[in-house]
Amino acid sequence: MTGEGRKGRVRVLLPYPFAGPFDYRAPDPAPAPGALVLVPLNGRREIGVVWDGAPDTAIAERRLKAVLAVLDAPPLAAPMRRFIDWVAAYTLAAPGEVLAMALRVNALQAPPPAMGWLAAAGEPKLRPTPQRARVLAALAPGTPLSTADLARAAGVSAGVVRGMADGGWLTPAPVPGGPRFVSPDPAHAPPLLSPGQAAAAAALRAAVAARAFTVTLLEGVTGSGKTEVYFEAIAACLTAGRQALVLLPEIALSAQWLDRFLARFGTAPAVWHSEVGPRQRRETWRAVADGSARVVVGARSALFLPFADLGLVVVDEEHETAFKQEEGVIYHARDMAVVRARLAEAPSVLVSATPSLETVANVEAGRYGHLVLAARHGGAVLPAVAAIDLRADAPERGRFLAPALVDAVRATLARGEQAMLFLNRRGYAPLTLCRTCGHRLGCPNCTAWLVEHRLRRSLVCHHCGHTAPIPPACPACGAAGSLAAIGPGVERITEEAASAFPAARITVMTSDTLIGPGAAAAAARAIAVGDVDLIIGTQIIAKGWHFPALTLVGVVDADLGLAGGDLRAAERTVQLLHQVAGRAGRAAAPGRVLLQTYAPEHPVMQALVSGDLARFLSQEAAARRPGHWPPFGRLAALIVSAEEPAAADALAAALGRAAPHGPGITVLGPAPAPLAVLRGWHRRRLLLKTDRTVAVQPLLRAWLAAVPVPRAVRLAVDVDPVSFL
DNA sequence: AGCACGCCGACT
DNA sequence: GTCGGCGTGCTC
Repeated sequence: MTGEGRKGRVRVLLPYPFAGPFDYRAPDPAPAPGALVLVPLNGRREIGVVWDGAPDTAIAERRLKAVLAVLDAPPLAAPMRRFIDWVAAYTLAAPGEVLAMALRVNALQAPPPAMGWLAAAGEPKLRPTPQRARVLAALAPGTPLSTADLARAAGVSAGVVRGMADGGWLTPAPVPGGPRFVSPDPAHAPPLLSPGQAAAAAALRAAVAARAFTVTLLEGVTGSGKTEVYFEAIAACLTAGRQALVLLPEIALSAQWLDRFLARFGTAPAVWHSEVGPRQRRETWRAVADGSARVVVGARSALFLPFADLGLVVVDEEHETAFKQEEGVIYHARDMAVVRARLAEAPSVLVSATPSLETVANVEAGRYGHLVLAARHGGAVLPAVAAIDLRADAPERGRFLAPALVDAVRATLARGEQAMLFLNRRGYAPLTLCRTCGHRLGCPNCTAWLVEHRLRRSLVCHHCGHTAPIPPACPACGAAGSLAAIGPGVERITEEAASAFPAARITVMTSDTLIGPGAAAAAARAIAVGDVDLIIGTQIIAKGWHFPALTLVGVVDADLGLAGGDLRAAERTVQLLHQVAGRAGRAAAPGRVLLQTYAPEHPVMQALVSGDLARFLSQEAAARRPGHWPPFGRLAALIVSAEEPAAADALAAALGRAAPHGPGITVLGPAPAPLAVLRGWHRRRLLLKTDRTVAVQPLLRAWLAAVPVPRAVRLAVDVDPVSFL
């Protein structure tokens, strides 16, 4: 054994779905676990991360390739590496797939020097003008300014600067990075808290100061000031010198949220979601990794940012199903946030007005702490909720608003207050039917009806995006003028409202009318300043908005979410409608909520009318406990899909034959998925249900190992599914 | 995930 | 006789 030639090996995790890390020959000062390295892979150069654990002795020395370079980037901290391993093990994804989510940044490229301009030394070829003189005056020697900054400083257009650069008056120079991420100031504007808020804030501050893993449910009715309370936890985290992460379910509400953060801390947090551009992503990633970004607010993917010293994780609206990632690595960001906090030895806070049954069960079992804000902040009272029985008080034929709701809206508008109509259905009508032959217009790629979008003059599939013009005649029987729009969408409600309230200024808020996050903020501003009388929208209007003059909320179809009949349909409907209801009466004037329903006696409607959500949740718990349904048991779904139905059936059947069995284990299926065809892929499902005491991952691993998956078939594993489509 | 190798159809 | 289809296999 020659001592010199036998350098050490390192394990390197690569962002690809391999079973585990690969071994490489280590450079002389061997990089420590967490270091980002450049390695050869199959003739290419790839970025990987030095991983923990013993190298794989089965790989022959001669097959090893050497690490090419250790990158000049902050390393992935140990808790982050443990988190990646944990998520991979839990979701049955390859560790490299999880790492890929953490490296979705072009970290390879050297810290990108933003380019700016300095005054050139040589003789200018261009004629001097007053504008050009101002540009030169705005430049200090040795301090390059970007084109935009220079133009702003000189009070000229960017064109003048570019012209001078082309003419040789300016010379390019890299702009020094500077502290782009200023720390929010915990002492900037401390709030005046009610006694209840102050007590909750003190508890959270103590949890942050303890630097230990805890989970706390922060529960409070809409408008009770939960955000201000967890802001105090963030302030404590900043004071302690650690980083804080806040997960929000959607970027739509970030505008008002960011305003509040800015008012409290004087500085914006780092923001992370899919629409952040590549440069900003790279800078944010580095700033999170080197610790200079102190507070990050983001969508679920922010969980995979490489925090250097994470001291607090907050999940706002923890009950939201938007936290469930349904593609690629399938995970629930709320649950993974708790794991992230545990591995970072940091407290986590789950925030909701309508906590999920999962979280409530954890509180009742004593695993989670519980802080409750009982009252609305600033003296506002909760809205009065009433049901409109559509069987007794039916809308006119071809209409969808009951007379009682129309009267209530009219009276509200007459008082100069704002009203809102909520219908969680985009487009004009969810179904188009031929009155002659009964043919229904369906999507060619999916098991779904096409939704008429009258504004776009088209029929749209909400699952695959397929779009077709509205045909003049029935495609099945050829009858002309026989197609009828069945049922309402928001566009149809808008049409009805425009005729019922001709003087009202109406704004429609859906993902079709609000393109980009700026649009939602602009619409919200117009509503807040009173430029709007009647707001009509889908679930986008349910979230977090604060409209002081809004006093009436009408729910057009309160039964809508109950139709699917899946495990959580009732729970989700209560959460969504409670959230919508919470938009009403947030200031001095009391709010009122009317639910249009065919089933006013349904427990969901009873819960909303009585406001006794705790009782509803305990009924739900009682219904789920005996069958070992979550959270009193575990679920995992296998989704088989293939372009050829026979190929999907074959694998589904093979999985069915190899299904695990034993005490406390049930396998349901295989069965066609409710969305049996999606984007042209035929789908089959199997569902594994176990008692809480059964560990599902080993079961799943053994199951999958026994059944080879042909290349033409895809098999997705969804541990803890929330959607059953 | 990429990318190369490998075995069967319509073109210069 | 070749260019090229994407099925199978490998990457430390």
